[in-house]
Amino acid sequence: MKARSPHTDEQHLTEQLGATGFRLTPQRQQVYDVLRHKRDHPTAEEVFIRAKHAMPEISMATVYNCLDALVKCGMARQVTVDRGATRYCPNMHEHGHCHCDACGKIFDVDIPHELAGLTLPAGFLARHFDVAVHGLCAACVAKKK
Amino acid sequence: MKARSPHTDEQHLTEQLGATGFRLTPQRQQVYDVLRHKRDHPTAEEVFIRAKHAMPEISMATVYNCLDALVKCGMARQVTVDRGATRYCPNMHEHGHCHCDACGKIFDVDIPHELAGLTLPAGFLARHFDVAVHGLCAACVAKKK
DNA sequence: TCAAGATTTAGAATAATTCTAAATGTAAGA
DNA sequence: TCTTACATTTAGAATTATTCTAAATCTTGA
Repeated sequence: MKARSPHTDEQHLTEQLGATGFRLTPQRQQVYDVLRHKRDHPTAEEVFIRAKHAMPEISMATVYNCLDALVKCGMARQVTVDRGATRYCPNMHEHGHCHCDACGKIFDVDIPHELAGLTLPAGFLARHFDVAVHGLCAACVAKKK
Repeated sequence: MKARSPHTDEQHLTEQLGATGFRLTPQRQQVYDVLRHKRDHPTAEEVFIRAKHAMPEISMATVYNCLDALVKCGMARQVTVDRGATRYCPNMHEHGHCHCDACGKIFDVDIPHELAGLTLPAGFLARHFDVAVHGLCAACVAKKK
């Protein structure tokens, strides 16, 4: 997680948005800041609640719109580990998610390149791998004892 | 996909349901038959429509109840490849899913054992791997040309 | 300055799923 | 066999997450 200067950050966001035909707006900046600030894979509703602290006027519809723009321009990813609300993640590296079924915590995990060795149906053109590991995190394993 | 005699099948279903405290009912049998008959990962609604042909009185709530019982007793799995309705799959082998983003078709794929080599957070106890490959199936790649 | 178009907003609409409560079915014991 | 307890089914209401709609506001470039 390299620190980037705020200036470069904003510039990068503007570029990415711009390249996909979107503008940088205060709301989009704010939503992106929320994602970067606490990388715990929040749902749209959690993003909404956090964004409201700095920007009380923001609406839920705008949060959805902003998250959608961020996903489309390649600054965030949607994460689906369970039924229930979609979660968002600003980590754009190829990675998977480890989900604790007891407490709901989500951890990013690297996915091994061997995965590319999957035998796919003939002619299938793979573009993205979604890997979710379900189980119990260390804390919850300990609790069960 | 080994053929099993209908008798053994029903027996197996009864046992599995029973072991989890469920009974075999005509509706659960029917829903399971639908899953086994056409293994195209139908949604609850698709299962409902198909089940109605043989059992016109069956209700949506019952289909959800039956699918839930089948999942709980280990006779079916939920599959989540995209937002939108949960899909169901009677293939209980450890396997992943390959999803064509253009036509929506879903293919079962074996997942390599190397996946077990994922570096998980310390102490994490993995119980299940969910692998979804997104891309384009051969037919849709051809169409794009 | 103005027009075109992008964005935000509140609230309505939709989709998928779960919940509720009443009716029905089933199994086990008196 | 009768009864009681409990499981199951059913229709419809409720809930949740998300998308849509239409009006208001903002931005940008001519």
